[in-house]
Amino acid sequence: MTPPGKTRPAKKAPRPAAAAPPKPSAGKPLRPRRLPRQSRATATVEAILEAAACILETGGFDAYTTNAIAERAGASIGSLYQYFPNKAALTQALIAREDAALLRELGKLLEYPKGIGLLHELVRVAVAQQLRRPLLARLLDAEEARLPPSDETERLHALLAELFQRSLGPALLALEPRLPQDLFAIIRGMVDTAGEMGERDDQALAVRTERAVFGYLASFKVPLR
Amino acid sequence: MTPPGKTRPAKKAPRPAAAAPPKPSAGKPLRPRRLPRQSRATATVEAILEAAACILETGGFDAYTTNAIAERAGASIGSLYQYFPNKAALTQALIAREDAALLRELGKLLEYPKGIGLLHELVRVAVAQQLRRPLLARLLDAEEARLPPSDETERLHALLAELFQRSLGPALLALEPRLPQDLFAIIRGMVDTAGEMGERDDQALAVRTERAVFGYLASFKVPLR
DNA sequence: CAAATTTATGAGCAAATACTCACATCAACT
DNA sequence: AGTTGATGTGAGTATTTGCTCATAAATTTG
Repeated sequence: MTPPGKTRPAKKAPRPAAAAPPKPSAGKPLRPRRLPRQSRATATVEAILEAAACILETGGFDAYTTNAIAERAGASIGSLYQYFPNKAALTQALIAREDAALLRELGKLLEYPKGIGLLHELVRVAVAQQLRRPLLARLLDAEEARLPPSDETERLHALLAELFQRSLGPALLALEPRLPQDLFAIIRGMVDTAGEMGERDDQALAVRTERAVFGYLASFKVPLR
Repeated sequence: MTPPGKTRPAKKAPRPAAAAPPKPSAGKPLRPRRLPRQSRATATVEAILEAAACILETGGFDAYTTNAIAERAGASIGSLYQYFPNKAALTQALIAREDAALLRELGKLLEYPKGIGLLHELVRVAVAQQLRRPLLARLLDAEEARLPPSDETERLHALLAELFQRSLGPALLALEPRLPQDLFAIIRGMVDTAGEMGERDDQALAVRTERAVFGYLASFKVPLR
């Protein structure tokens, strides 16, 4: 996911529809894509998303083609395009899916009491999330940075800001406004790198990540509450 | 660049040559690609590499096509394929180019006296390098993680290990073998994220990155020399 | 049951892509 | 000047890619 803050513009327009003789019946200029209403439809959508994630993390962007995704999902290419208007939308849905998972986990922390203990929990959640599929997380992060922010992304930023506020209090944040960004960066850097190196021990990694996070905080010589 | 440590396997075979009638003269099964010998040739190669970097960082992997790269470089597609046997080789050359630049800068630090001052310099060099083209750095990092390690990469790892050894001494490293990896991860995470957020002030970022690095070190409660 | 709606299929199309090759141009040398 | 090899060119080729659409199957509804 993207760090809390602003984002960047999009890049490329989708390919225009192929030149074809006008249809006799259709009045709608652009058919709205279908939303899954039956259970098998949502199953198809999930299979497609999972296949996309799988292909991306094992084969990179080169292997990330719509036909390959549909095949891996055990669905037809037509089914894919019934739920995603184009390839970019699929990628965005993938990002939204990962964001939503993190959002869910972080949301639980809102019931946690304020204070520094909250930050410990925050680290653990972030580590666990990013370590689940490290390669996928990295690729999606890079892609997310070049896309307009989705609803999920925005909500995530807001939640993170709130949680940092509750963990650190306003004093520290006034002292260093970029503190959330930096803590986030430290966590992401540590976990991405660990994942890249094949590390799989959440516990050990979480301990070291906390060291880094709290070491950075301690450098401000401000008492944590 | 990749963090110091092991790497991952490659992925895809290049497309086989098009089915064609056997050439009358050629005895060599695969023509070796040309090395630039005249100055204009090296200029072409550099233009192609720069164009590739430019396209990758502004358009992502979608826009990263050989034809587009050649056009942006002001060269013909034929010229591109005279110096790079295929697209993957171009990407590897791009990575090697960035690694070489970092290698050059870090190499200078070998003349620096041992001790903690060296780590300060190391941070500054790494920050400057990664902040020069943050988006490009991130994309290449991600790609490098999925490629077999090049010579440049290996030399870079060796040099980094040596510099960390000189900065920290053996005691700390024995205490936490993953220290180099972690420090590297913190630096990369901070700088990548800052670049993603549009931060451009090397100085301020270097200060915060040092806080993070030395904060992590301080958490070990071992006196630094 | 039938009618209506949702879901799934996959051959196939236009465009794009990686890459080749026969040829033109340039530079260095005698 | 002429020879030689390095360099540059870009139309063209086989393949791939994103995506459509006519049609069929499954499910829900009346």
